[in-house]
Amino acid sequence: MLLLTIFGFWLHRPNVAVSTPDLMERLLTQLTKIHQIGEKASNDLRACIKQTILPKNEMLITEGRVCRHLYFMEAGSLRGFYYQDGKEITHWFGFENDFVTSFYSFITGQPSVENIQLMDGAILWAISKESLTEMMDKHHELERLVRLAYERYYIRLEERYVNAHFKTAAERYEQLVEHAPHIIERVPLGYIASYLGVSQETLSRVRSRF
Amino acid sequence: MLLLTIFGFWLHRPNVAVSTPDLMERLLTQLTKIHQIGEKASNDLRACIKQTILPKNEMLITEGRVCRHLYFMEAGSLRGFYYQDGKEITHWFGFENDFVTSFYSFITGQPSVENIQLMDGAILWAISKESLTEMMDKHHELERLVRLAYERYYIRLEERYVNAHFKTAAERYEQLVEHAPHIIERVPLGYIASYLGVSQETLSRVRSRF
DNA sequence: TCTGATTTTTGACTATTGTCAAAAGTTTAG
DNA sequence: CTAAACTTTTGACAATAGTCAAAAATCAGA
Repeated sequence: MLLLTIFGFWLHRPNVAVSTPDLMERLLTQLTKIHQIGEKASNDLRACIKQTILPKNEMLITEGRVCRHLYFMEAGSLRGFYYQDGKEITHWFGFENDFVTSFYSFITGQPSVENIQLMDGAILWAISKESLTEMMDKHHELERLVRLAYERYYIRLEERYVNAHFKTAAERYEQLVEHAPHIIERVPLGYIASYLGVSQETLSRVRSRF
Repeated sequence: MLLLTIFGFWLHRPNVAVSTPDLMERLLTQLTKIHQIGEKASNDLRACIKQTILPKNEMLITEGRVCRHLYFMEAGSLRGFYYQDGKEITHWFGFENDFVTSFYSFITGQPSVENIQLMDGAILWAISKESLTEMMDKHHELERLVRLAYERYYIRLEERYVNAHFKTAAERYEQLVEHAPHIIERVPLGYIASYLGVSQETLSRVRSRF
């Protein structure tokens, strides 16, 4: 079953060679943009990061289960959602070059309260919490890298919080069109509406009057 | 309460840094709850943390200016707000034992987009960004402490984001009553309404029907 | 303690958004 | 290429929240 789905995934990306180690370079390049790390740390990292390939619609993380890995997205798109009164609420999206996990679960070790589902086939690089902790123990510079990454993600979330909470649906949609057109292009309207906190009908009307 | 009484006395001597080193113990105790640190690191920290005392209504941070310090709140309460169409939008509160700063400005070095104002007189402990960076360079364990603190604050913000965005005003108010009654008790209704993203009148009505 | 200032509540009305249902448009798989 | 499945748009109406104005309650300083 896994083989078939991997194959299905390849069909849509015939020029992506899946198991060549040089692909991890993209992750390492991305890390370098956050903080420069030495040969030794980067080699140690390579040894404990594993590639994961998942097909469209697959669940990466499921509510109620503990999430023990942090993922880097090489390619693909996904969404985080949870259930409220039986309805799915999509609260964030992930794309290429994003680090993703069910953060609450990953950090606390408690069962995840959210689901993460692929919206496209994806190439991910995974590191376990144990390995990451070990890496940070061993290399101060990796602890720093993670600290700096947290700062970036915190600022992003803070901005998201303010926009979500204190702007109208129309403003939020325009913001999205300007700052994150890739979301508009690649994500079904229903998910975007949920993400913006309005009904799909309202979003459709907002959009129709530009 | 003892602290408040003592503090009422200080209110008449704002900006006078009282040299009471034993009070810093509260900060160090709080740090210990996040991550245990050694004598050397904790002594180095002591040397670069300064007490700041501010009276009610004073601005700790003003929009447009770069925020170069991180503060620990020994006592008092404050709010972060910004202007939207000439109106103040209060988006967070700080209380005893909280770490506060204009995070975006502190991290990026860009001018602050928010204001932070005391709602009560406060005792704060300040560390400059330069000192903090130096401390983290010197002590891996302090870098870890900060990394762990970020994790906590990220999770808090994530929860705040989901509540703010996907729950009704009534639900958010009840949540506040349950999870943060100190906010209800110590903060004027107008600020709470702004924080919850509803008009003061609506909040008053929500509250009147329990 | 009293008075003026501030904060909170209430009322009437308006604007915005949600819901349900159906039509139109788009994708996907055989 | 076509039919079925899914996504997006439109319409009618209901529910929710916002605005403005004024009254009531509370607080703070003289």
